[in-house]
Amino acid sequence: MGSDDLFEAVSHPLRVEIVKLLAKGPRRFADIKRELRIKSSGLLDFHLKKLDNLISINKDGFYVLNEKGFAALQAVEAISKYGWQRRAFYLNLLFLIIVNIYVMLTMAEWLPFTLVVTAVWMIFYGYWTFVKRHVSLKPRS
Amino acid sequence: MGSDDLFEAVSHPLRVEIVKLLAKGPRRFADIKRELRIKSSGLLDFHLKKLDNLISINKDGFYVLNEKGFAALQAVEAISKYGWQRRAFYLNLLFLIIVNIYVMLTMAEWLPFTLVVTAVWMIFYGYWTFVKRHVSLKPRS
DNA sequence: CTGCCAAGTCAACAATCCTTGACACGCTTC
DNA sequence: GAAGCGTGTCAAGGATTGTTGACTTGGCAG
Repeated sequence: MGSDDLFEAVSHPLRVEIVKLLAKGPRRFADIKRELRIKSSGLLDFHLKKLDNLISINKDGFYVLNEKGFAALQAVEAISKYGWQRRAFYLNLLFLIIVNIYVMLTMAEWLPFTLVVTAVWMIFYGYWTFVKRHVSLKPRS
Repeated sequence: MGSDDLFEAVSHPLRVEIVKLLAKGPRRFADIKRELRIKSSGLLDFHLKKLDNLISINKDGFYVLNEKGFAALQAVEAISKYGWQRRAFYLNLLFLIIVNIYVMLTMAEWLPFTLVVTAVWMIFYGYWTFVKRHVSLKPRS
């Protein structure tokens, strides 16, 4: 999958919006124009032409994302999900602490086992999050 | 994570190459210039300035990807991996067929169980691949 | 001191991008 | 048949981008 022209295609905010909109379902020209509050037909025409190889027109004349368009959508979503990876890690950590406290209070004999299992899990998950995916501990860089 | 300016940053082939290169490790100006065979310093300067908020300069004066840069890298990788999802599905299917044949030939009494488990797995995996991620069955659209 | 390299900066210019606004053509509805 | 909507196309022009090549500044080697 050539990433060069694909990024160029979604390198304008409006085109990202169009891709996101078409991911929800097929739309006609005027639907896109209305839903994204675009005043000029020429403007929409210009950007649709830029998105040429990410979208297709189906048999009813609706614009739809093609496979390359969905690939672009995954790239867009990868970025918006990126900021959540650190938060997901902390939520996971919190959850496992609660589990351990619960085990300690109700079935204390299982605590060593639970502790080891959750610790191993957090080590693997932490490695994957912070080393492999380069998420940093500080919220701002 | 604002995806707009991020896509704009990697909307040029050379800038994608720079991000991929810096993902391998810190580089100095002349390193990038040499490794990507860029003739003009001005050209590299121009594109590095465009990548301004994806990269930082560390204490040794090396260019490095910052967190936003790694987010961009994930987007780039999401696209290059996209073409493999269908192939991965077929490889998985092939593997499960082989497993079933093996089970049939060596421990035939387990076949109904294996068949059900692998079928359920393929249904879930297929749903995730083709419906949720919009990978199409035809190689070309 | 002289020359060379690293690490840029800057001016200039062509190419392209983005946007507007005008226009076209077909279909429906009053 | 006139008005209005849907689905565009096109020309013009300012803004931005991409590229080159000349220039600068500082460090180091001979």
